[in-house]
Amino acid sequence: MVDHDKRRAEIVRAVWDVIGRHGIEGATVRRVAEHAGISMGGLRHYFESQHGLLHFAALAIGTNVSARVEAQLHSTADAADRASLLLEAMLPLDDERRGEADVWLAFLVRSHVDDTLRDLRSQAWTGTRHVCRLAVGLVRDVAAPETVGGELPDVHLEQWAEHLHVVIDGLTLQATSYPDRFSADDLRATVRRHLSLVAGANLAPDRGRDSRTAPRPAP
Amino acid sequence: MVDHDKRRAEIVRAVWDVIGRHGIEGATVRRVAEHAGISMGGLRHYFESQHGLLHFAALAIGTNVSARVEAQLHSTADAADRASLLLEAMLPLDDERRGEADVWLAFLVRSHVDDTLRDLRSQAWTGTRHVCRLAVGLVRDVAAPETVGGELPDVHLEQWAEHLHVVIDGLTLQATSYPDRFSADDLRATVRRHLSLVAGANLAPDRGRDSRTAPRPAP
DNA sequence: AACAGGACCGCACAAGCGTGCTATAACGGT
DNA sequence: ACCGTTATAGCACGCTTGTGCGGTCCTGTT
Repeated sequence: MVDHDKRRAEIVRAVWDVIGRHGIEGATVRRVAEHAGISMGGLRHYFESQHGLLHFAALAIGTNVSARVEAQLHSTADAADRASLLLEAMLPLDDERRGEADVWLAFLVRSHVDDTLRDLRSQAWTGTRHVCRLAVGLVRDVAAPETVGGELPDVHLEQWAEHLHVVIDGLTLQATSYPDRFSADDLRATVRRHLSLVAGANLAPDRGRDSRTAPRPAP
Repeated sequence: MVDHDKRRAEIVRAVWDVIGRHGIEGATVRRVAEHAGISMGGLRHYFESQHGLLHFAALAIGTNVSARVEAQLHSTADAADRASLLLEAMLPLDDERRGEADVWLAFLVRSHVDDTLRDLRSQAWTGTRHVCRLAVGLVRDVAAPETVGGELPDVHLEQWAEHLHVVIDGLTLQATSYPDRFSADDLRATVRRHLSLVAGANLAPDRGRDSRTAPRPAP
């Protein structure tokens, strides 16, 4: 009769919209139902509790990001570009993904208080760290760990992966908090700048692609 | 009769504790009152609305951090150490400050949705950026901007301030989300590593103070 | 044609919320 | 000793919340 999974995806989308507009505490069953164009009872046919609904919505974000990363993994670009694209896949480069990151941050903060989200948080950390290790492996032409959680063969390289991880999280936080100050080009340029640091600082610090050299007035 | 400001500070402390334990949506008037050891009516003598209470509690965090930074500003340490100490003043180095950062993150995320917190957020960004500029000025022995909001004399230096800012935010986010993975020494070592990058990479990447290099397996 | 069950609806209820309000102590100045 | 002010208390009201539950269509199978 009705594609169950598709309907659930639509509802999850409504959850994201509502959280983006009203915060996670504003994601009430009534509001989500209204935003999804169904009734409270209808909503409860797909999610039997508010908690289950929010949990599923949080999980779906991870799936989204993973899919983007996976797509870049099999790219045919050269190593340096592939490293950039991998990291950029995790950054909020447009409004759509800014909203996504916003909702993710909301869940991350809530996970500090809601233990049922702890696994999600820990898993996200491991996943992000893995992508950073892949990026380091690419720029330094070193064998990257095959399994998620595996480390790079050198402590020093691990430190660079940590470096990238911090930058990714910092950029995500800033880009969602101050969207006007961080254009997609800004983010991309910053990522490439840091990757050139990882590569060994024997490249030029930036390749003239940096749009920040034309300073925009703060809104 | 009673020191009004002191009492307010005690209540604000209770707000932080409650938010740390139950999240910002769990900071109900009843719960805060109970945690502060007073009644609902008593609480309302110091804060006439829940919104005012939370707003004041958020503001107080900024005051806390500013005080720590200010203390380091007039330190007698040499330039490089002073830069480190300035940045470290904004990081969650112990449980106390981890809780503080946690609450701050909660308010930051809420500010995405609550416009009455927008000024606070924007002000925090400007303040943090200023400290980063001071740090860059110290390590590069360049005149730092005297006024908050003033920029460094070189676009390239501005980029390094931006670099530090992203690292500070990234570290704050990670240290509060995954406290077990980031000891105070880890954070300090990371800050110093980045400062040596800012200094021009003509220093050793680390000075052997990095606790993570300890368990190095034989290659 | 009959019908079982999926899809959806919306009322009802208890719980919890912020806040307006009045009541009651305790204190300081006179 | 008196009294206004201050500090604290807690009840009451209207509102919102999540969810249990009974109801109504609609559709695919028999």
